[in-house]
Amino acid sequence: MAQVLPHPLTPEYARSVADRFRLLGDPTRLRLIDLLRDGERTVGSLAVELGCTQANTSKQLALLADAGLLARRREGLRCYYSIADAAVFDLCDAVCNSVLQHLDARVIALRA
Amino acid sequence: MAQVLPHPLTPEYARSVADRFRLLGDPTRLRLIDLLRDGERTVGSLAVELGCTQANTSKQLALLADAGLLARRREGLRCYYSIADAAVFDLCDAVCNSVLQHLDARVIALRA
DNA sequence: TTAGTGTGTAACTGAGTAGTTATATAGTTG
DNA sequence: CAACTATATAACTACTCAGTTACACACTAA
Repeated sequence: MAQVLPHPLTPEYARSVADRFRLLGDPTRLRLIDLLRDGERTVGSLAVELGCTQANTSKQLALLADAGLLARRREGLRCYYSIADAAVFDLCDAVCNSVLQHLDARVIALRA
Repeated sequence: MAQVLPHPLTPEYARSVADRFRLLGDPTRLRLIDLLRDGERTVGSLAVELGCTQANTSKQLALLADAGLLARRREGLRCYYSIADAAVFDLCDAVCNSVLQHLDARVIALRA
């Protein structure tokens, strides 16, 4: 796809793009997104599987939802979160490939 | 491309991927990458155009180079940096599109 | 040699934020 | 009504890190 942002990149645009990258730059949030690949989940269910507190899980989910990456659906007491923009998977996969491409001692160590 | 990482994502892998996202989650580093679209540049030249100190520019370039995204070439006193992995442009463009897709008041304000 | 230039780096500071604890809110059940 | 459950949020702590300042290092030029 064609370049849509100004070049050179203005500080304002750079900040917007950086914000989005930083939103995905947290292990817990990435794991939340990954768990939601299989479909919507409740906050409590996600918290248990991640081993995080309910409070932290809720906070991270809210950050992702505020950015438009996740959708919320309340059903009684429970709140179901799901992926709102499937393009996030393409982003993650692209970065994963980028990371794996630079195969070094660190990644090899992770496989041990 | 097929999914290569474990699912559910382990904390270790999530951290690796998050590190890469966070590396791109800084406006200054994004602007450096953007400036290098046109070819290799010296540290001083980039610092002037960004309005950053030479020290900070050097540090951010080093972070990108250590991650394998940039390449270095010394020539006398000067040091030329260039893009080592052009895939980074695809990543940035993908995020840019993702950001622009969620058109909201903030982006509109940026256009004013 | 000395002076000057381009780059890298160590130490520090301040801002941002992930995670925790405690509490608030809202819905359910008896 | 009261007790319980699921989620959200406020306040706080601890850590990370972008940016600065000062300096070191390496190369050039006189």
